[in-house]
Amino acid sequence: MNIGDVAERSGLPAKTIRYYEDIGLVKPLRSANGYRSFRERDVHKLAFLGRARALGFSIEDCRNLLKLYEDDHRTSAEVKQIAEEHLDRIDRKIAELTEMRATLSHLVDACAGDHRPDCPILSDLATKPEDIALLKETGGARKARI
Amino acid sequence: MNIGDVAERSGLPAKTIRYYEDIGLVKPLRSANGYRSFRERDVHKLAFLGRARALGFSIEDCRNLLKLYEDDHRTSAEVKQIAEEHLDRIDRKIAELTEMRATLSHLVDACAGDHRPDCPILSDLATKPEDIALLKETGGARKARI
DNA sequence: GATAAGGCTTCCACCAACTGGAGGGTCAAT
DNA sequence: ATTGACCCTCCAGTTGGTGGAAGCCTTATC
Repeated sequence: MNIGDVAERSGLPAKTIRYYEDIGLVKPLRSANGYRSFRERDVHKLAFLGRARALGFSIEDCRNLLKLYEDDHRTSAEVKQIAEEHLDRIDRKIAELTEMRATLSHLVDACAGDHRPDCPILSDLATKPEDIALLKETGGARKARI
Repeated sequence: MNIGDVAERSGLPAKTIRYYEDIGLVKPLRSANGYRSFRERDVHKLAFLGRARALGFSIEDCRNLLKLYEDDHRTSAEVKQIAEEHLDRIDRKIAELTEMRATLSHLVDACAGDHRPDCPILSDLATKPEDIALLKETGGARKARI
């Protein structure tokens, strides 16, 4: 099967499939004309990858999950550990975003959003570094990135 | 002021400050020896950037916020719009992560996590793309199947 | 005067996970 | 023979930095 059909069947863009071959996640055969020739198990693997990525697993996690998937002697404990670590990462990310959201929505609510220049959002952002240092010392947390 | 002091005062790594100069967010002067020479307003700007980044604003948002901050004729509506758009992005991200979390935690709960190879997590990831398409079409709840 | 430590400089490379595009070969049908 | 839809490789760019090498500058110490 050519890459176009595989793309359609797996739901992944052809570019992504080529990329996954590049980094060694799939190893399709090659036809005489140089085209990639995918077997059923390649398509299956790619669908697996697509689903794992959709759940937010990193490529490295995917690589490990795929290895376990193909290993008859795996234990479900190994799989579960990867999933639980990922779940933790998701939880931390959600917590981080939720905190951002809280601060930001507080600022947005306080902003008139009219023709005047006075703006609590800018005032907050302009908090002097000394003040931030003060907040840091006293345990005020100011760190988080999307 | 040299970059080391500015790093300490603004809370940003020196590397990041150089990067911000690279992309035109700050324009420190230069001393005779070639060292960057930061004025108070540069430090202030950098602190502003650090705070905006901590709230998850993109660099482009930061650039615009900074421009508004320095514009006496800005309206708070302009600022609020940027903030609200960002808030929406955060909300979408939280929703996305929350959905991932739900699916994944179901799977984790269903997994024995023992020495046996049977694993609902892998089974789910291995769901054939055709089945996913089918479930989509019929509105079937694939999570219930587990 | 030599030298060592620390701070500063530039530049290049790298991270994740792709995505876009250029330039060109292949295939099926008209 | 020529279109048009595929396919190929390779290079560059994305976001927001971070790490490291090679090499000045400054200050202190011996």
